[in-house]
Amino acid sequence: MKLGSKGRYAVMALVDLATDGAGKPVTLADIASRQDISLSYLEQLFSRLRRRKIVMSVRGPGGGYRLAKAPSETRLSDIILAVDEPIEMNRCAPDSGKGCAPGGEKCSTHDLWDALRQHILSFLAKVSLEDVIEGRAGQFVNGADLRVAA
Amino acid sequence: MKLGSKGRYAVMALVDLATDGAGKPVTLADIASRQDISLSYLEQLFSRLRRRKIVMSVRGPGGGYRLAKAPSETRLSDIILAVDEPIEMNRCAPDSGKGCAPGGEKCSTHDLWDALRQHILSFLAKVSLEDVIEGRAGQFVNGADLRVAA
DNA sequence: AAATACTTGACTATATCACTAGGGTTTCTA
DNA sequence: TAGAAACCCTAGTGATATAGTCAAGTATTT
Repeated sequence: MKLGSKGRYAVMALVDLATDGAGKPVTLADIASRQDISLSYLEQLFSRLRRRKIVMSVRGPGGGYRLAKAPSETRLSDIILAVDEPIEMNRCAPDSGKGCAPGGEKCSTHDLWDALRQHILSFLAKVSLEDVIEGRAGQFVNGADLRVAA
Repeated sequence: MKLGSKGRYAVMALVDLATDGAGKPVTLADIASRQDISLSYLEQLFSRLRRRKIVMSVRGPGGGYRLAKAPSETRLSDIILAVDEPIEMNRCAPDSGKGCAPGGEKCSTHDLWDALRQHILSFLAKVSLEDVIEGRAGQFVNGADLRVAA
């Protein structure tokens, strides 16, 4: 179970973008060199982020990217879902008529995976970019007292 | 972000095993046909589950597998971690001296991914096999009120 | 001894991911 | 009105991991 680098890079880049502060748009080239991410790859990510209205772009010389909303208004779930493929825990094809068990029935573990998915999404929805910048992400862990060996 | 089929199959198989009930050991062939999973594949999974003391095996004719502990004592985190590769959110190589940012430093999002990982593990650690069988998994979702569009 | 059933390891094909390449479009500045 | 800066888009590619198969071996009971 793992998170791809798309989501990781996107959050890193947006933290960079938010931190840079000043009114001027930030160029991808700057972010690319600061975060050590390929420029072309960043362009792909920002293309999706722009379509989802998470950042806005300014074209032409002197242009670049800017956050579309305040860091406190930008939720991690928006970012991750924009660049990563949907978070999925099963193959049950919920929309097509096909169920997970043979015969179109719901398999006995279906609700479980759904619950896990909701649990993850609810975490990401509660954490904002600002929280990450301020180092407050840990506060949102549910059950931090219960540490589990990997 | 997705969970592989190893973890999914393992939980399905163990639910089957626990449901079957009776004192007799259950053969993998039975589970394979009931759950429509390849026998050879199941063998690989159960080999790992046995090493982690989640199930116990009985050899010879009439043999099969049995849960090592009561369903209420078997945590999902044990199952998933036994068959799936470790749950990882970053590549930061925490043990080797190498950090995630160039220069061996901790990247600004490091704590975030760590928090996400803990959040997921704490969910899985709280849910037992019995909870899944009884359909109680949903109760453990943190923030179920906050539904997020995929 | 023979049947049953677990155990192990090697192997393969397919899919996804991470990343690159390269050309195009808009807009500012001189 | 160039031309450069910067965003925009589409394809393609190599490595890695996953899902699943095959086949031979070992232990245990009847």
